[in-house]
Amino acid sequence: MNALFKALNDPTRRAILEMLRERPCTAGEIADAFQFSKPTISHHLDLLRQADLVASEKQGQFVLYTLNMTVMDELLGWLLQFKS
Amino acid sequence: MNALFKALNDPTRRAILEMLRERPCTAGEIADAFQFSKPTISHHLDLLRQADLVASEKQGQFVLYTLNMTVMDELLGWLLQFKS
DNA sequence: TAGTTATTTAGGCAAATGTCTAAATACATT
DNA sequence: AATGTATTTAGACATTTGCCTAAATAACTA
Repeated sequence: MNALFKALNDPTRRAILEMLRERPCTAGEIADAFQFSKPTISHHLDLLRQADLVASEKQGQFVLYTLNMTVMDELLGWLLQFKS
Repeated sequence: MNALFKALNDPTRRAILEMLRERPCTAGEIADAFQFSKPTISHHLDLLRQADLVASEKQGQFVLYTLNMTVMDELLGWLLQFKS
């Protein structure tokens, strides 16, 4: 839960999630979509992976990142606890 | 949205929200429920107020804090965007 | 008006965060 | 094997965060 909220607490990381909502993307594609350096984006992707919000898969020389929504269900459950 | 995620990115602040889910509490009651100093809790309450997650109302010499769920709906909406 | 209780503000400090550049690693191509 | 492309790791640096103590403010009570 901690890693999840930590990962979500950054506009760039949230934008990455929204980008991956459309389709899986390589690290390079993601980096190109932002004005930060590749290492910076790589670090953001690492935090998203730690929170289990994304999964990464090596495909040749590329690394493909995909959204993993299962952990968001946990957040959804936490949220709904307040709606009763 | 930034202030919201920032406010939620702390276990103490999330615990305060869960506490207020039961009933409104004064600043002192909230501070007593944790092992941190009163100024520290006051600061956490300030961040929760900035995110519009709680509202505060002066009642005599006490300050009563109440949960404000409307902003969580925004988060819920953001979350559900991924579920489709 | 003093004194007591409740809460916030101010200021300081160590740790965490987000960024960068430079270097390392991994794979592909020639 | 050497070079090029994709990505991550390492290390540095400024800013932000979360905590503290001390002091300030606000509101009761005697």
